[in-house]
Amino acid sequence: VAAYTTLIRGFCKANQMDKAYATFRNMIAVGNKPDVVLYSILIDGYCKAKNLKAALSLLDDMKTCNIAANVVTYSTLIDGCCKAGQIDKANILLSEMIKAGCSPNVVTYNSMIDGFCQSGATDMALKVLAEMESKECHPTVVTYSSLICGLCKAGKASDACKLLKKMPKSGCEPNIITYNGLIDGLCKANKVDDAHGLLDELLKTGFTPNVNTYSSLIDGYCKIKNVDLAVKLFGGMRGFCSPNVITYTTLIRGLCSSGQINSARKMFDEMNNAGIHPDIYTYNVLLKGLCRARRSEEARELMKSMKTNGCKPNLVTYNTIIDELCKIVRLDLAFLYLEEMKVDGILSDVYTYSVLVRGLCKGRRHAEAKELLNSMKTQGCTPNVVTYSAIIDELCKLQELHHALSYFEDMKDNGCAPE
RNA sequence: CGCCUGAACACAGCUAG
Repeated sequence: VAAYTTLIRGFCKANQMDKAYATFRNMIAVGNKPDVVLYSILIDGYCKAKNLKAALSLLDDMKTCNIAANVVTYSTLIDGCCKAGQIDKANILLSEMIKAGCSPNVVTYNSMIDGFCQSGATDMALKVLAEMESKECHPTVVTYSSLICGLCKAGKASDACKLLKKMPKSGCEPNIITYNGLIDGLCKANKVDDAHGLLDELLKTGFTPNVNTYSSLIDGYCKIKNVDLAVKLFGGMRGFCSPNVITYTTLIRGLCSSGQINSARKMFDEMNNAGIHPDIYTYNVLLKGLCRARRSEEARELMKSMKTNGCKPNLVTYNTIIDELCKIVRLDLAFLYLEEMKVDGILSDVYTYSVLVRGLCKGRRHAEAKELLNSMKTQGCTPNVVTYSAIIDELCKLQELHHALSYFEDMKDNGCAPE
């Protein structure tokens, strides 16, 4: 069992859940009994592969085999639910584990706190903290880091600072992740200057920032349209660390969105020369930049070159190019890419359909637009307020108000709130 | 009865009105 466990853990870490599971079945077939640790490893693998269903069904498996799930098993699943945005499910599991006589520990609570923070429910996260304290379950640096980051992102920087000050009293020292979370949280709340000021203060105390620290700040400055400062930071980070693919991609996006496509292309070349390989995000960012600048031909060239460089277009790639082609009303090409994406085995999502609906409207192909809206539902893709708005806008322009209204009703019937 | 071993938690980048 030990050897199988090692092997299976390897497959899980490599994101090869099919092989992990096949090995698992195989070991059972030859007469070995899996234990709670092995189940927990597999459950964690499925959670990280975003396959909650499979993870949950393993828990059921355990019950039928009379293998008791322990606090790690439950915590793993709870964390998986939280990361998938299913906090309700996480809460259900939490009650279930308590009912099963298994007490949550600090990791369990940390996962819940992080889940609430990620969804912006910092009040709920703080309630969990209070609950921990009342149960003498001592928060750790992880607890505080999650909360501090979440509070900043929610615009509650002063609460975050209070917690930061409270940490030493609880016997925890903030570490680089705590500070990076704080800096990133401030950036995401558009308080980029505060974040930068904080870094300067920390530097005076001997803090050594890393590439995440700088990537957060560079992204922050790009998003508040201060690309010059972003570029300056990019130059200034060298004393501490080197930019990586994320740093480059962030800056390329900033350059693109301030209209500096040529500088963006230079950055792209520079990173290649530095031996840092662009990944799918990098290509998507540059593709979007070219599209926004209406350089559609170059965009289509980029689609080709990414493939030759071994980077497969993904859903975002196709959505980006299809959107551009719809905007310039080259629906023929848009549908060509739609076909190509099907061939690649990529399923359209609500973005794909929404841009196509709008494109069809723009091309005066209203009947097809309506058809597409209907067919997306049968494909298992639920239209959202953006999709409906595309159709409703168009019908209003055509002065077909009662048709527009009927879509409006349809939208509400589908549980989609108007804005 | 004690000890030891394998599993879980916090930080940065991409798409539509």
